[in-house]
Amino acid sequence: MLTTVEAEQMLRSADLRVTRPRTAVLAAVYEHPHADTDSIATAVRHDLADVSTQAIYDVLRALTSAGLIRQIEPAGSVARYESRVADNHHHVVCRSCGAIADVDCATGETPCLTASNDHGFVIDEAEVVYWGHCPTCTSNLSTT
Amino acid sequence: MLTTVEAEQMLRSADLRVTRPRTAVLAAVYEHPHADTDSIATAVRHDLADVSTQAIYDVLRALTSAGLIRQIEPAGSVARYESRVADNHHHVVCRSCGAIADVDCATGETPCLTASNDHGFVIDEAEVVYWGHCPTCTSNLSTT
DNA sequence: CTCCTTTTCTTGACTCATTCCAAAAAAGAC
DNA sequence: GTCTTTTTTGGAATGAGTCAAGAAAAGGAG
Repeated sequence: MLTTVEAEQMLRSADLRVTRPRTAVLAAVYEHPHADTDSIATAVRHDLADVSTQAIYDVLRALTSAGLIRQIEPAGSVARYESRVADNHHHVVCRSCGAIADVDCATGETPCLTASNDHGFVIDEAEVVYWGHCPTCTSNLSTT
Repeated sequence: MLTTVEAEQMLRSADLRVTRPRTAVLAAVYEHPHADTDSIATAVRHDLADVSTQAIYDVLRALTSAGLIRQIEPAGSVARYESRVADNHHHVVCRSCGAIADVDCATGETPCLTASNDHGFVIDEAEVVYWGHCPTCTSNLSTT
């Protein structure tokens, strides 16, 4: 949870104007981790009716580029947003239902940032996605 | 490169019917690693005019589910295909131009397949994407 | 080689996340 | 309170990818 006051402080410290759509979107992302744009829009409109879809998109982009939230985009999924930004963590994605869970980095702070051959690329981030099946889908598969 | 005969053998051994669109698509993926659907369509039509876009999509999906090619989908990019399927390798993606290069797995065969806390998920693959800037974009940035 | 069944390819319409644009509204500064 | 800048709105557009039905071609049996 995130209070309105906290959300406003975060926006101000990121040099973003404080608007109701922004505080609402920020709070929604904190309450619904890994939610897609549509779910966020629904959650936002629960508190604050009449927010345009475009505003949601704009705000999500503004918050993302300000570093207040993070966008993730597993293959085959639409864009999703989460509030954990400071730490270096990864995700497990269920191949069957698309559920996403957080996974803390096993080997420390910035771990896998070492490619065997970087082809001259200057690498600044290593993103890890674990693919598998969530507990629910695993049991559904075995009982079928 | 991949000869027509080799492509046909691969299709047969995967229990797929041999058709000209399929051999052409398979060859195109071998010739253009990390190409998107549109580039593959262009390449295919270079050899074999009049292949519908739909056929390209269908064939790519058939080849992917047969395990002959692999689909990758870095965030912000459309689906791309590559021919390296047997080995466990990863990718570096340029944040600026979207270029993709292969990176062999640093720590062996199936390395990072160990999440610190799997939340009960049954994990079968760990996908790693390194983000950074390719040599060309790095030098462009520094000279600007 | 010819016929039949099954799979694949074509054509065209359609979905849906996301983006673009110009005008109206709200924030923050003075 | 007024002004300037930034946001939000509303509507239309883009574009990758999908769906559906009929036509065509591949593989196998006789």
